[in-house]
Amino acid sequence: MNGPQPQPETKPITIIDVAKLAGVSIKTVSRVMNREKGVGQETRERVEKIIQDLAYVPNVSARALSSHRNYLIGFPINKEIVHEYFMLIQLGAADACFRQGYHLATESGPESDADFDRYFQQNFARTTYDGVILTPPLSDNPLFVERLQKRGVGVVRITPARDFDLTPYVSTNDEEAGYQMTSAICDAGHRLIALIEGPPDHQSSEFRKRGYIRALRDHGLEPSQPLLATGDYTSISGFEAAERLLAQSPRPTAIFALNDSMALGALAACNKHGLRAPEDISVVGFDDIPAASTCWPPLTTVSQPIRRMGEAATELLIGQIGDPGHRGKDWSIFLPCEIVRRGSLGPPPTRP
Amino acid sequence: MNGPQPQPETKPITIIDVAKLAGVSIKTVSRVMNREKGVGQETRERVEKIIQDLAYVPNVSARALSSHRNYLIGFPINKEIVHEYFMLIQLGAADACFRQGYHLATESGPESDADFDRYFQQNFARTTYDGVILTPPLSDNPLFVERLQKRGVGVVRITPARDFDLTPYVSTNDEEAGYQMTSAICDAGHRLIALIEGPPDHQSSEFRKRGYIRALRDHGLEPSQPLLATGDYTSISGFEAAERLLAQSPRPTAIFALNDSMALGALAACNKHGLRAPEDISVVGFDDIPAASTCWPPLTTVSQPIRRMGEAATELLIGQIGDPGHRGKDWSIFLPCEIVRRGSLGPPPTRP
DNA sequence: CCACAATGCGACAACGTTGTCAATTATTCA
DNA sequence: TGAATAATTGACAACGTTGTCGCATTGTGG
Repeated sequence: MNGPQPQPETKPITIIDVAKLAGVSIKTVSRVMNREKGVGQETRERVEKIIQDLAYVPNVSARALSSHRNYLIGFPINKEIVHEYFMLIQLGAADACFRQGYHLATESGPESDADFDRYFQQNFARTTYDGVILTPPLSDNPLFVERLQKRGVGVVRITPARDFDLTPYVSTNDEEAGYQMTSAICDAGHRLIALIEGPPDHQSSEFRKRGYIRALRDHGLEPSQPLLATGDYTSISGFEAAERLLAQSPRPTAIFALNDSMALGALAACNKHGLRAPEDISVVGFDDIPAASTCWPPLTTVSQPIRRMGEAATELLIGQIGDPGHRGKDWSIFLPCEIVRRGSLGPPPTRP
Repeated sequence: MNGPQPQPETKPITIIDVAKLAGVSIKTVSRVMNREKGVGQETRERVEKIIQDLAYVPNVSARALSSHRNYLIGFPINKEIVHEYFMLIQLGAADACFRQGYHLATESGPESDADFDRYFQQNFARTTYDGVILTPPLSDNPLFVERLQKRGVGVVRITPARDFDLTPYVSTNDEEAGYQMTSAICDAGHRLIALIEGPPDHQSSEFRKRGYIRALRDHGLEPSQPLLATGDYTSISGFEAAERLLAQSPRPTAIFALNDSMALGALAACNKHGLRAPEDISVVGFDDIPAASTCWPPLTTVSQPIRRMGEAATELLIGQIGDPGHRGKDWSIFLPCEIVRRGSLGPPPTRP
């Protein structure tokens, strides 16, 4: 046993083999492969059969070299914020890429704003990528986007917070989701519904809050200051915010944290005060992170179709690459969120 | 405002431009780029300077076509297990790839074992990747590995649990880390130290447990059955296991959960029973997931150098690609873990 | 029946790099 | 000094595909 001796791969089948067998020129095979017109029905079928039989797959590099495309899509990921969210985007994007014969190339994003020039120079000096998928916070860097576009690189953004005209983008309807979740809490019978906001500069938090307020009003409730607390999307901030809320009198019977991490923190705070969810108090979150389903009690939360967003973004991007400058009906795509009902939301306690 | 009209990219700089400016042949530039020998010191420096100045980056496709390499490394990710762990591996790998002029292509792995043949056929029918990085559970699929090797694709594995002779691999020393963490608990003064194991088929859990046992003995303690509970690496299983442990009498004064998710669950269980960490009971975990530092109290845990593992694996892989069949000193690399001390570990309560 | 367009197809260059091999120059050895 | 060898360099083909253009062949309107 002396380590693997990698076998030489069998000689690859090229377009020439197919052409010979079909008795046509390589150009005709190329036309068939690319679904170009200008090939007779009969010839097309004959060639297709041979392609099938030989299991011919065109050489990516040759194709790229010749057609001035690299069939490569870049996906910069942030070094600071490591989160499952990005993996799910990635999974969706990778699948969509694969279906279209592209590859999804992960690379680490810029270290910081200061690092930006170096980063751009190193990674985008040459047009390696046909397109790039940008997630927050990179989505909201118009400088980056414009530079990429200048190089002829396609750009699509996921949940941008500004400059909506800059590129096609994929987003969710945060306000609507905030509205629906709040409505669900109201419908369970609650009337004292506290909110834990995220950082003020996050658009997502802002939109979700708007939905909360609108839902309260629609259910005949008035938003009140004592029921509002602010965190920064971390678990510990949710814990602290909940502490403040629980100190109020009358105490809220439900807490809506605008992301799951804060909801988890809030849950811990409730535990600490001897309050059981959902019997004594209801706690709900937003995002449906993995921990939301494995924590105790499992969290009622809002699930974003993150993978589908990755897919949609990729499809948008590849469409744009094929037809640059075209601004079709699918300039932007909004995907709906969904409420996931688990154990942490129940009716308010009978004797508050 | 009518959407962006992508600018035509400026004409790319090719090897020919560099050659002209340096007054040498393109072949010489190629040699410099690839660090081949047979170029005079003076010439090399001159060419390097020009490459710098023009910010020349070779065309990936042309290079690939000509050299029968694709400069593409595959990274299959599991659709079922979405975890930050894989993102960190990826980040490390992406950086290492970039340094060597490779790209890291993410793709979604096989849906299931049954799906395997279809998956392999679709994604590896043609040699697209020069190499592949495998993470658990794919690391332990010798069939997959062997098939890849047969196609001449390089393979490197991360924390494999078996078949160590099959490919180069990167791993951590789980037993040692388990030993050190347990020692730390002992040194804090605890004598009743419970363990929450992971699933029995996970080697990582097995190794960590061995370290635990060895450390107990070295500190004059004997492992006992009532102090052992088994989970499955999920938060809820940690919660349940802790419930069982806390019901014991005498009650353990410290709980060592073999991953952070279970530790978080255990923490929730302690909260539920009115036990505060670290005053009443200590809880520690393993992995240092993001939630470990943001939960309350922040978790003392073991941090694996995950990013560095990704880097190391990539370097191993690229080395192997350049020199296939060679089994050097760096067949495998072990990277050390590190204990991260946070709030959840303290001395045992004075009156147990 | 002719001019002319449309269709179907092939020959060949181009894409930007590396591999091969030969040519030139510098160095070493007798 | 001359021959042998090593180091450095370049010319050119090759990689497998797509783009461009041109040539037959077929159909079409007058």
